Amino acid sequence: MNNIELMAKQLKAVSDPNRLKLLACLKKGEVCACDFVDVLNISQPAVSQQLKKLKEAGIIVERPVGTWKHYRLNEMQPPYIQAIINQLEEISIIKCDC
Amino acid sequence: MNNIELMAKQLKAVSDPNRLKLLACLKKGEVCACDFVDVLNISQPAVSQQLKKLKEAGIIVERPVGTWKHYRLNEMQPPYIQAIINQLEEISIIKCDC
DNA sequence: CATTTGTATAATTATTTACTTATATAATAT
DNA sequence: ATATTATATAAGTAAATAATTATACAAATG
Repeated sequence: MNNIELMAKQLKAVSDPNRLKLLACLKKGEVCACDFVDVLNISQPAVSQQLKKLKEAGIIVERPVGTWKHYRLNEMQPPYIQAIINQLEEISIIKCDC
Repeated sequence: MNNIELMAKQLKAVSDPNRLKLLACLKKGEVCACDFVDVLNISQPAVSQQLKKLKEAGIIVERPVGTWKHYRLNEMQPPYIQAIINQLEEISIIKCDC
């Protein structure tokens, strides 16, 4: 995959309202996967699939915590992805007890 | 359309290899539509449709020159779009005589 | 005015996308 | 071991995408 195709893939990963919202939730730090269902108002499998796309693009990182999966932004982002994250307004989430 | 949806729309406009190549061609300045067919190696209508998407997202600007259409980057871009443009390597095009 | 030339639109098609519901997997608790 | 709970995967579907070919439009030329 050349540079342009790689860029296109990463940009495709963030060119969706639900995935941008996931990133906006993660600006404050690590979030449990279960908390995203209420924010996006889509089914649990749909959330899981969207998180997978961000993860495969290298934009977010997963951390297993017992039965749960916690997600956070990758600390190193290409500048054009970082610029997108910077632009997003933080979304406050109601944390579950996990 | 809220902020996130607007962002998603603009990002979707640039999350395609052919459209990123169009932007890479425009980094040096205005280009005639006819020159893009050879660069992308797709049909003329396909080029026209891709240019339309970038134009509708406000990323490029069109200027009629007789029978021709010239395109250039919009001078004002949101920072996250500018960061993408900055990242692109310029593509040199063979200019037609229009 | 008719022809040529550059571009846009229409119609079609194959592929991708983003959900859904149903089911499987994995870790914890009983 | 069984049940519970969080997450992932599978299968299916509707909508969007990105190309194609055919056709229309618009400006310049003879």
